[in-house]
Amino acid sequence: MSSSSERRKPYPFDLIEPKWQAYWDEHHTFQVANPGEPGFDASRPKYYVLDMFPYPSGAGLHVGHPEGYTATDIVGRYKRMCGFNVLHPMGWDAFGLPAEQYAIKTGQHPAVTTQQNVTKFKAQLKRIGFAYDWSREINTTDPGYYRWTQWIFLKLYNSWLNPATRKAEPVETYQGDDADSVRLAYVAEALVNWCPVLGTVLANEEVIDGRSEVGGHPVERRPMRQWMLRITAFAQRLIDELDGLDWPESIKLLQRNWIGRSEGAEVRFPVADSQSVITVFTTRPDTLFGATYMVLAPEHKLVEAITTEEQWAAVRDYREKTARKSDLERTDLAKDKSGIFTGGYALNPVNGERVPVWIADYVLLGYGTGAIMAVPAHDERDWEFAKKFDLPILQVVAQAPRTAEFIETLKPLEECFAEEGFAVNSGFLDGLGTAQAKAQMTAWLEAGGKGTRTINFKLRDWLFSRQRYWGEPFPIIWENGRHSALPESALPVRPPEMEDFRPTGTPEPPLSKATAWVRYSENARREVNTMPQWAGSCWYYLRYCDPQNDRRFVGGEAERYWMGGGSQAGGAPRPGGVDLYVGGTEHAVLHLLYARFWHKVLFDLGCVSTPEPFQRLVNQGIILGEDGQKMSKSRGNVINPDDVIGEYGADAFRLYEMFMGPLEQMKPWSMAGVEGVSRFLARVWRLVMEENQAGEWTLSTALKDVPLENSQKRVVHATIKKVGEDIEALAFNTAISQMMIFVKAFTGAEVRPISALRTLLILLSPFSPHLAEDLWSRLGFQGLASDQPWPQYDPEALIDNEVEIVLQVNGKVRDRLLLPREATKEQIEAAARAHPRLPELIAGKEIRKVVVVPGKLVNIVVGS
RNA sequence: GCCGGUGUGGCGAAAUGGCAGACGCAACGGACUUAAAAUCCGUUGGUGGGAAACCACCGUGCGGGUUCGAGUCCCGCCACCGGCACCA
Repeated sequence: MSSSSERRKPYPFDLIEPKWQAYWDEHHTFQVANPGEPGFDASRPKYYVLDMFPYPSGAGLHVGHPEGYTATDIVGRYKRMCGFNVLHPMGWDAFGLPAEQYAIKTGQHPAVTTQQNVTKFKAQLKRIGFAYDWSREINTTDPGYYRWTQWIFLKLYNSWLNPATRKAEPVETYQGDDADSVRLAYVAEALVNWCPVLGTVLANEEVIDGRSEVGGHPVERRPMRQWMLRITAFAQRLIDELDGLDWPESIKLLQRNWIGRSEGAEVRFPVADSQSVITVFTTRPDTLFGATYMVLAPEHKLVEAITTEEQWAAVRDYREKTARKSDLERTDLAKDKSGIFTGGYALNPVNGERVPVWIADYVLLGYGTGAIMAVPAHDERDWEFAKKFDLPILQVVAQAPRTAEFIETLKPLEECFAEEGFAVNSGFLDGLGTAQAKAQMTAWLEAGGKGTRTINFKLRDWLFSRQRYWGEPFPIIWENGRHSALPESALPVRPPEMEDFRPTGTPEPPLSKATAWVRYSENARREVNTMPQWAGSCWYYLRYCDPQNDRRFVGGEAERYWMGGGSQAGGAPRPGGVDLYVGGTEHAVLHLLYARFWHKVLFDLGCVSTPEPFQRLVNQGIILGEDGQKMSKSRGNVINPDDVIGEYGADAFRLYEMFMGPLEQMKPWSMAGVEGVSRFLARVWRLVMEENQAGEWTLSTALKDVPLENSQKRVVHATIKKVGEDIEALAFNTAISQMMIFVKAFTGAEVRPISALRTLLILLSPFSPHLAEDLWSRLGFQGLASDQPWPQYDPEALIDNEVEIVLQVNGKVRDRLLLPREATKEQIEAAARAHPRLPELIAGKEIRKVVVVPGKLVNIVVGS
């Protein structure tokens, strides 16, 4: 390794790469104009290709970033050459915990470290030669940017979801008397995820197995007053509108499961000897006759009212124990059910039976109504609980209808039966199949005012405030315990300059220490929470369309052009939105869900022109270390892009990342593999250049302006076809294979036709743009390789006059026949029957059938 | 437990139901060289046969099935990876 840096470079990538990067920069080669701007070409269709912008950490780029970025860069460059106006921007998701934590550790202001990190990241990206339009660079921590993040928050604050129109509307259209209760951004006292180590609350999506996604610190539940966004109002649309998206099914499924729609009914159980009513949610109203007890979440409001005097001490004790448990412990102990009888009873609305009411931590306050009817015969959890506490189990669903087996199935259940079946012991439902029984019971409940058909979602409203310094302040003030919005003219609300922005160690946010800032007026105080990191990334793709606009978050015309759908010149109708979005799968239920939610609100309010932001989504796979393990500092298997580029060049780095395997697949790094593609690029170089006696590179004397031979023509056109099709399909590895075949075909040739090389350089330029550009100019071609129109292939040139037909006997390959390509089925069969080795191959057996696939094969089927 | 995804040479991987292993790495052999590196040419799934060009059999996680023909489609398993996880 030490001598390798002194090793002679296979071609002078160290000279040509900086040269062309500087050239593209100076000439703004990849800048693209907006409608109405000079240089805008309205005749071209648009293509918006987007990367998930990085969080600029102090560690710099890792090899995972450029994997997706190279893929989009290839597509963007290719689409540009195909005649599209391509929007391919980059920016920085720069608010967030790590910057703040680093700042606290080093004593520097996060704005300073963020700026340093951005500078570093940008230099690293430029060194890879990405065709970004850097004039559109954005940074979420820039006041000119977060001003509009705050503006969108005000839109949320000032809107509600009108149930009549099922759309977000200005809150003025709300007729009720408490507008604060319907706003899409609201304050609520809720059980939230409090992380003492980080000193902040976290969204559900940021908590994994009871620990913080950032840092892995324990998270506990506590009730706190926080800002929430009413994402649940959009739950159904967030599910429904996934259908039209060209996303991986697995990501759609993750979102659907996270939103967690379930259909059922709310059923009201009167509490015995009381005015109270316990409302439960169930997906199995058909099992109501089998409800033999009830369970409330320990924190449920009615617990105090229901619990009898004798049971009160035990119940209080249980509640306290539960409260102390973190979510982590609560799930860890999931196997063993626990609970306490309240001493109270409720009445089953379907038959008036008294059922005991328990509390248990397996019932969660946050889902449904926080209370259940327990049907132990037909629910695993209830079964377990009933077994443990010896509660009655009554079968109300049989596995078979009323037939001979019917009696059989009514033997006492030996295990829980949670499937669908046929109602038994259920009065007016008896004999009905589960689906019908559900419908019947729901109708009966509704008719008697005892229940309602209901749809429930697992999705919770989005906890949107954080107790941090390094985030967007809310444009909100408090006066006499009431919140109100600042006017748009007050934006941006900048965070105060603070010496000490450490967390206070209590739920009190650090901004509260900036007393002068907090004091807005004699009576009003500023909101001291800040927004979560996701805020900035919820709409950044919109800002790229018009990043300098200081009157609007994005200009209408720019938004309609880049994000718009409708029909495009000469093409099929397009659904609109970002045309291609590439990034990691880790944002499946975070950024990708939040951004869709914001986008829908903006759409309803008429601020954007499409209901969905990202039409086509592709997840790149994780790159593992050479040892096949996840890259990590502790394993010592981290590959640093800078090292690779230093040794092999950016073109080889790009090409290798694409050659490793399918984009979406997880795959291990291999330095030997980098070396392989580097050799390929050197071969391309030597197709054009040769070394003279003095060791200088000069144009190769084998280059001649001669026409292509037929076989050469075939490989050239096959390569044009395959590379173009493979880029469209994001199958970069096979595109590169084909270019390798191309190069091999010309490497040995004594005379190398210049026209073939010209084509190769165009095809190669999206992948390894520096080399392509350099050889292009050395060959004296006009303009830039990057600006050339993508070549068309000639289908005629692909066809050989003679084709090889495989001769099979009973499906096994026995020989090959060389036949004219226009040979008919009959002629192929005749040729096969005339094959000299045929008698030997069929060993005297009778020919039963002959299958001919013209141009491919002939299969002779013989009897046994 | 539930839901996804993936299993092909020594390794990364190719293959509209039609020649399994393209392309690359590694390995081996040759050319060039005083020598090495670099470069170029060639061999390379396994087993068996042949002096040889070649021939035969086996082979895409495992077991069945559909088909003239299956890595590819269907049914049943196994292993690994990822997500969710008391969601009523």
